[in-house]
Amino acid sequence: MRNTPTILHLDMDAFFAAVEQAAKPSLRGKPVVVGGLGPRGVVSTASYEARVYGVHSAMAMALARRLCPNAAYLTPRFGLYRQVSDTVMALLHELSPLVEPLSLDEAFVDLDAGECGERLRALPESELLAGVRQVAERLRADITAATGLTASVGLASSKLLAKIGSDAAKPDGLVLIEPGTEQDFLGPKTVRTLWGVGPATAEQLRRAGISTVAEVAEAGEAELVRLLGKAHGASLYAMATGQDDRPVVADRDVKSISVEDTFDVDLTDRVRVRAEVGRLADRCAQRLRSAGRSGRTVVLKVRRYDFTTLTRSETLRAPTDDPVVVKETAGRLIEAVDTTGGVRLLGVGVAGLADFTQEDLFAQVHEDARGEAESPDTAPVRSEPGPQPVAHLWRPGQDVTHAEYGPGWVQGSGVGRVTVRFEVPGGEPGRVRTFAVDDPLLAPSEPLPLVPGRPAEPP
DNA sequence: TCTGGGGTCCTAGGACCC
DNA sequence: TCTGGGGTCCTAGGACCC
Repeated sequence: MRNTPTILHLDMDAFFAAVEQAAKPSLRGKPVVVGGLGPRGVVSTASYEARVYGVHSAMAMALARRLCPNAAYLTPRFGLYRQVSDTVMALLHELSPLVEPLSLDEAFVDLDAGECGERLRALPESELLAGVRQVAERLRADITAATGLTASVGLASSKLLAKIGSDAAKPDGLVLIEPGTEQDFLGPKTVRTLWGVGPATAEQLRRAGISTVAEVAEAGEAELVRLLGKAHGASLYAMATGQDDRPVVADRDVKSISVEDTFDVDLTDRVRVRAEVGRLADRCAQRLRSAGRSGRTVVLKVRRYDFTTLTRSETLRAPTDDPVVVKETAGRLIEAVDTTGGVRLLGVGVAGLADFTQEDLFAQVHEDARGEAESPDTAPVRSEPGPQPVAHLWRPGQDVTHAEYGPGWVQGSGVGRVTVRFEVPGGEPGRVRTFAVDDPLLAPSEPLPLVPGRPAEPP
C-alpha cells in the first residue's frame, strides 16, 4: 500500500437530478426525482431537496410519489447525462492517464501517474498533502465551471478509503484521509460501508454479532472465511484492516452485453412472450454490433409474476453478433421455460465476449454456417403489431421548441394537452403555457448546453 | 410501496478429459 | 479392470454495485 493519499475518487452529486436542475432553472432548489415513470418504475436519483422527504435511489416510484407528491418527476435522459459525463471524464484525464470510470458519474483517478504524479513527487514532504488537496480543489472548481454541477472528492491511500471519503464529503465537498489515520476513520463505521457488503452479508454478520468495521477486523480472517466463504471472507478481512492494494485500471474490458424489459402488466400469452424475446434478442445483437463485439454464450432471463428469477444459457461453438443466431438461440431457451402464471420481465444477453475484429468475425460466422447447416426450426414468431402509441407522446422533462415561444421543456401532458415551461439553462425561471398535443408549432428538440459556449453535442 | 436496467464476481455441481 | 484424482468448461443461481 502506498503511503500517500494519491488515489482520488470523484462522485457527482445527485447526478441525474442535478443535470435536470441545471437544465431547468425553475427546478433549482426544488425536489426532483428522476426514474421510470411507469407503474413499475423505480427512482434512479433524487435531488437533495427530495431526499429530505425520504426519497432515495432504488425506491419504488409509487412510494416516492406518496412521500413527496410535489416533486418534479422526470424520465432519465441518458444521452445528455453521457455528454456531461464525457466532459467530466475529459477533465479527469487531464490529471492522469489512469482514470477508471465506475459509471457515468463516478471514477477513480491515480494521481501518482502521469505529469501530476511527477509534480507531486517534486514537492517537499511537508507540502505533499496541501499539494494533493489543491489538485482536487481545482478539479472540483473546473468541473463546476464546465458543467454547472458540483462534485465530491475523496483522497486516500487506497480505492476503498477514497470512495468512503467521497461519500463522507457529499455534497460538494472534499475529504482527505491522511495516511496513518485509516483505521480510526474506518473502525466505527457500519459494515455496510465496506464494498461488497449488502443486505444479505450484513445480516449474516449481524447474526455473528458483527456490526462495525472494527468488529470485522477483530473477528479475524478464519472466522470470516467460515461465515462468508473463501473469496468474500478474505477480501472483507483485508478491507476491514485497511489493506487494499487494488490498482486503478483504465480501459476495463466489457464482459457481457444484455437488454431487459419489465412489462407494465405481466405477460401471459406465450405467443407474445416469444415475440418479446425476439425483439430483445434483436436489440441485444444491435448493441453487440455497435460495440464491435461478439460472444459465445446467449443468456435468457425470465422474472415471473412472483418475482422469482431464472436464467437459461447456451454456449455456441463460435462467437456471434448475428441477430438471427441470437434470436434462434434465445428462442430455443424460452421454449424450455414454464411461464404459466405470467412473466414480469424478459431479458436477453450475450456473454463470453471475444474481442474479435469484424474480419475475424466474418470468417467465424461462415464457419458456423457450414457446421450448423441443419439448424432447428425456431424461426422467429411474427409479433402481432399491437396498438401503436398515438401521434405524439410528450415525455415529462423532454426538450421542445415552440415556433413562437422558443425553447422549453415538457412539464406534463394528458387529455390532449401538453404543458411546456419556457426557460433555458443558466437563465431565469420561465413561465408555463399549455398547448394541444398535436400543436404544429411545437416540436421535440435537442438538449441545450448546461453552460454557454459548451455545446452539448455528441463527439 | 412491491421491487429498473446495466453490469461484475463468486460458488457449486456435473460433464468430460487425461 | 470395480476404481482415482485433477483441471477445465458449462450451467444456474445469488449477492452486490451504480
